Amino acid sequence: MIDFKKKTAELLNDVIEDLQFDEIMETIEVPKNTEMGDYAFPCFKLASIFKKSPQMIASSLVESIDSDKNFESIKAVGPYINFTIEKSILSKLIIEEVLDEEDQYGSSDLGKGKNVVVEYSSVNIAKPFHMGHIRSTMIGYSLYKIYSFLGYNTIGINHLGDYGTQFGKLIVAYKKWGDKEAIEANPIPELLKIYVKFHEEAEKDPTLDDEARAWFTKLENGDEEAVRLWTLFRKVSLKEFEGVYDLLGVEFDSYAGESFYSDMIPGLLEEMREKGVMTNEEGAELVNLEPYDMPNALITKSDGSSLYITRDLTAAKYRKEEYDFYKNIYVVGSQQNLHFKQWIKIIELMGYEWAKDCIHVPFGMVGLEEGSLSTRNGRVVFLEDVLNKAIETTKDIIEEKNPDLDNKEEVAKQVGVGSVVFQELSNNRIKDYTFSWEHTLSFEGETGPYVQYSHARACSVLRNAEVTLEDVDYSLLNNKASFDLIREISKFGEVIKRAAEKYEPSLVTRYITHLAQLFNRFYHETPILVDDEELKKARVAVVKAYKHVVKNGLSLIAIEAPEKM
RNA sequence: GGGGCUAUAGCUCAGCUGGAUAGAGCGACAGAUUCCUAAUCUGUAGGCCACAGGUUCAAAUCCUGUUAGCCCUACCA
Repeated sequence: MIDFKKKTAELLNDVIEDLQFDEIMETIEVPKNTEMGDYAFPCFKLASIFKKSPQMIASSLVESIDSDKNFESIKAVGPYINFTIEKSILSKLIIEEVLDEEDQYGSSDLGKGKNVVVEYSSVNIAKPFHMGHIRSTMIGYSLYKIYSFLGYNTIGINHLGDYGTQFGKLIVAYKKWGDKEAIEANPIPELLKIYVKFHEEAEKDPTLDDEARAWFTKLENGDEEAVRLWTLFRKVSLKEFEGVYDLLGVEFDSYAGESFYSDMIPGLLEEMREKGVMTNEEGAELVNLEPYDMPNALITKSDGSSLYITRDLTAAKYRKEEYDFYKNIYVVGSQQNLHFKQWIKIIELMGYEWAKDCIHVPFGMVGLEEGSLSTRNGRVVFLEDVLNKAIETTKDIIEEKNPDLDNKEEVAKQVGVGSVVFQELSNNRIKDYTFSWEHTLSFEGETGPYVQYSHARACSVLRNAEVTLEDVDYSLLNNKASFDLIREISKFGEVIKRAAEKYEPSLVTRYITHLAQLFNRFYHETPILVDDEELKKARVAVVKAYKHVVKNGLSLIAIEAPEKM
């Protein structure tokens, strides 16, 4: 594939003596409006060197640039020099590349031989899977897919919240008010019920909190009863979560949660004491982070038990040893920014250079119109309910618009779940958002179904096409709609790399949304299955290329692409 | 008190390392279906880019301050 930007820079380099090639490459930009061309060179910087107006520089430079077969036109427009690539050359290159690579188009071997750990979802056991949990789950899983597509060996970890004082609370609550049969029949709601009751009672009787802490300490020390109950809670919870993960199509390579690192904590503490990074204060141990403008980090409580941060430190060290990661990514809410800054600094203080490879990828909060999501106050929207409702709504629409469709159930699931996931991955992850049923169940405009529908339409055209794509004459593609689409297709690979660099799946979501808009425009104003065989071939080739790209894009944000809907 | 994030159209949001008239979708209004799926497309209206300074040939974008909202700030996670 020809690098047209480089070609542009070479042409400019021949006529500009005062700038280095690299400087020219950096200055070249892509015009906002595609009608202006494919690349533009602003002449402002040269103005101070030549002591002439940028407009004059642009027009005089253009005259001395040699014409080149790759460019349709090179024009001075005000202070810019605009380069427009020869359309038939670009069309042929792009489309043939897509048709050749198909589901690998846009992929890369950038990450060959490098391991990337991605921690995502990380739900708390014994608590319901609510709407807020979709964020880490989908952002993380999408990053997992994006990094894999770029050739990295990726390891997805569900760092289950299966340890800590909350389990002491649950044990106390269970022993006081629990009902084994009810919990086995209906685990999460029952566990939640007694957990909520615990908090109500603890308000009146604070000694319950002490009791809970004591039970967690017993759990950490391997007390038989504590371990038996904890195992039960974990088992029944996991079983229920699996249903949601199945629905979302999300997978993990490891379910090593917080408890997994329990045995390794003493070793870590010993190491920290030896390295002298901790100080002892009234029985509790902490790391002084004041020199780094952070609050001190408490590592062990005065009763000797561990905290969240202790387990994250242990897990990071374990992952380095086990996976020798190139990057160790944590998809966790922005409330924990300080927590991550603290422990990554501690890793650094312990002398591990790989501290810099530990990356916290934060995201904003999900709220409800009535206020913030709160399990204890009953302000909860269960994720499974949202998914099921979206599937139901999709079924209704199918019955209305396409009642003869085969496997309606499967398609309804793909489209319904896809719409929820798509919405989740649409905005910059750092933004907070308010959940709304109306917004989630709307399937028009910039939505998952919109993009999926464009894919289904492309598939439909291809089914009816009856052509073989040999010796396609790409110069026949001369309308703006087709060229805008082809040009956008060519950007796919860069978008994925950028999404990986920025840890931002929404870049992929927005890209395919825009691509679908361009396809729909093209589809509408360009008859594809025309009598002229040559013209038909060229246009079908565009449709086929689009189909592959949009499908690859959807796959990277973990959304299915049904062929009919 | 200290720190972090956010602020762009009535609503939900894009706007890349500063560059050519600030873009989408929803909602509103006006249109398009003898033709490949109307979950679609076309058009119109709608903006002191929170506010005030600064840097620059050039600022929604960078810097400083102010305001508002959310989050964090040692024995929860």
